Amino acid sequence: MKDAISVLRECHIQPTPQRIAVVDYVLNTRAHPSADEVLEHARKKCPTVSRATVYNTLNLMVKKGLLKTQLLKEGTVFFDPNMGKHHHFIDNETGDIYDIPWDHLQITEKERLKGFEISEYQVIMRGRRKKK
Amino acid sequence: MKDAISVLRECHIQPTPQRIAVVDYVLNTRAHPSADEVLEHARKKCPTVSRATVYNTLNLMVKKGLLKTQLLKEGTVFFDPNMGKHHHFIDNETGDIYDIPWDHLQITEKERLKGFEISEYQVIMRGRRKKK
DNA sequence: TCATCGTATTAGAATAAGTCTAAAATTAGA
DNA sequence: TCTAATTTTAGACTTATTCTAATACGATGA
Ligand SMILES: [Mn+2]
Ligand SMILES: [Mn+2]
Ligand SMILES: [Zn+2]
Ligand SMILES: [Zn+2]
Repeated sequence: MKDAISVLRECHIQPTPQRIAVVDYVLNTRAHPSADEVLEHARKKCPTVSRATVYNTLNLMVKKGLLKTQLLKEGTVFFDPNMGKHHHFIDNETGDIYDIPWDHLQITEKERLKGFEISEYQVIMRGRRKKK
Repeated sequence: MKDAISVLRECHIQPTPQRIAVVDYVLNTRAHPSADEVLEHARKKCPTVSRATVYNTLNLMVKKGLLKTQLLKEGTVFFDPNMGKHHHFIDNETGDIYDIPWDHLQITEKERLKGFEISEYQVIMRGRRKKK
């Protein structure tokens, strides 16, 4: 459970009630919320927060290295508080997004990828989560 | 070099001049064009084709299994005529998208991904193409 | 305590990708 | 050639996101 105020202070971002509400939700979820989902949750703690401030705060957090964006579905960006390397699985039926731990897969370069300087990569998997 | 008219006939899609222009470009490129890029190229062969028809045709091609959509950059969908399994590399500086052959990487499940029924997956890599 | 000034927030306008609509054009078939 | 079905089209609409410019806030120092 990360403390929003401390995190903001450490990043030299003024902790306003709006930012606290955003950070408190988005850094303490294991989901991959869209901006609209963040807005919805942040309003529980700070009912007046605006959409613009949510976008401002999320974009600032990405710039400060507190969040990553993920392109997993058409039409919206998802914000990911899990900053460690990991892969993703998307359930095609429910739309649910799951984190797959980095060490559960091993990627080996069988043919040298000459000319490509890879700075990051991940595996994106789609399918369905087996019901229990 | 695929023949647009034959491809359309095989898929039971009426080959109109507009569709021929779209198919002729998108099935014979190794790029990953956006709808707007397809429109631009299709207009060279059929100058009157509309944006709506380009979208209609591309979506129809996806439904018929002639194209796949790829989510590789924020804000736009890219259409991929390479229907075989492959991975992608995106040059962060130029935005260029490269296909990486399937057998150049080997993905091994080190930890069994219990409960996930994977129907498709790919590795998405980002970085920069080395000059030269 | 108050005034000041830079920072933050806001509503709503603007943008841009993509879809929808309904009228006009084209096509296939009798 | 006539007709009905299919296709195309311009432009309206939707939706995610960014921009704008006016307002509110808040730390600071007199
Ligand atoms: Mn592609
Ligand atoms: Mn958009
Ligand atoms: Zn994640
Ligand atoms: Zn490809």
